[in-house]
Amino acid sequence: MQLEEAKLKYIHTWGSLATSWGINKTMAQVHALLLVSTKPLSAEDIMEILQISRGNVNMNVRALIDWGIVQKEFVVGERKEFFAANKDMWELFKQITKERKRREIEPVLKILAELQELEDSSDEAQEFKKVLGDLSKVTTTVNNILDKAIKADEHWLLSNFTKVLKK
Amino acid sequence: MQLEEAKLKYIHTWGSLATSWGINKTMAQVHALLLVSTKPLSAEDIMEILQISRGNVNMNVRALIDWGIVQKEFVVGERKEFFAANKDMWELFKQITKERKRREIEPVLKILAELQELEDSSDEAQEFKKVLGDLSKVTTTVNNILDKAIKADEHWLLSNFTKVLKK
DNA sequence: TTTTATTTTCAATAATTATTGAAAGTTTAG
DNA sequence: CTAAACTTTCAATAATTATTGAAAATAAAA
Repeated sequence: MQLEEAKLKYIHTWGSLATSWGINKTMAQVHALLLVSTKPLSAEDIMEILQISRGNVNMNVRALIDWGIVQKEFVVGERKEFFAANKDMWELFKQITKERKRREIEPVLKILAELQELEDSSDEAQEFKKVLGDLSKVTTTVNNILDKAIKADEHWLLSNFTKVLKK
Repeated sequence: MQLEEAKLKYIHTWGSLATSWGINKTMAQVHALLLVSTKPLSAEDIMEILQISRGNVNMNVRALIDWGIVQKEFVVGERKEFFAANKDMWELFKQITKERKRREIEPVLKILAELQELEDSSDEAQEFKKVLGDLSKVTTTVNNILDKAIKADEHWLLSNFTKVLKK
């Protein structure tokens, strides 16, 4: 397999994984492209390589910047904007985790807590509250683990964490 | 808020969270419904409560069974099938994690490993391999954590794990 | 300022994914 | 066996989501 072919296969793989995790395919592909690119790319470069429209590139690059995983880069002598992805995979993981936690998990925990306040002492209500409580417990636990992971440094995850898990 | 209202709000909330994690909204709603239901429900019950078609109920219930998070229940004196969700949230978490790992994470790790075998010693190829290697490292680590979580029992997660994380 | 390069927006359209519902298939009861 | 009860399938359709492309906005250069 040639390098370019490998890069394309990687971009494609990443795009389809993303799709099954609720992330826009193109967004993931743009990110993957920036990740394997040795130098920053312009909107036009991305359009050409991924064969997508200018508007689409713009929307997805904005979204990636909004997620904090892609940055604008300044290229001397060039007027247009260039983009580059942070190549530190651990930072990437932390950033994505942080954003999803904030956007998706935390709002759900809030609603679960609200629902728990139900004033109803019937057996059925008790059972419902039990389910809600258990759900909150698992969700909170996962949320806490993610929190710790975000605050931890790479070393912690890769050694300490693994060690603990092995005991 | 009344109990029924609370249940519906919960079902709805769960459905929209599911959507942003790449799970079919209806599938999540059917699951949530079975979770808060005190007794097993038939296809018709589900159709009526969620206002969806028979075919849709069938497809989504099958998918839930396939994921291992819903079971058929036998009700005496009834000919039709009834369904119930496992109310153990920890089991649910484990099951979902296990399935997603198997269906999504593991195939990606396999492809990343394949791509690593690229025979090309150019600087660009080296850089690409570095990105792939880092990506594999993070993905494998996450995969390992999930593995441990699946194999662990509830007590381990809720106490021991939390304790470790707090140190 | 005017021109030119570049980015952004967004209505129209395309592509994808979910849902319906009726027909075909299956199982159980009589 | 036949009929009735129930489940499954799947082509047609609806709903949702992504993409285009050209016009408007913005920014830089002349």
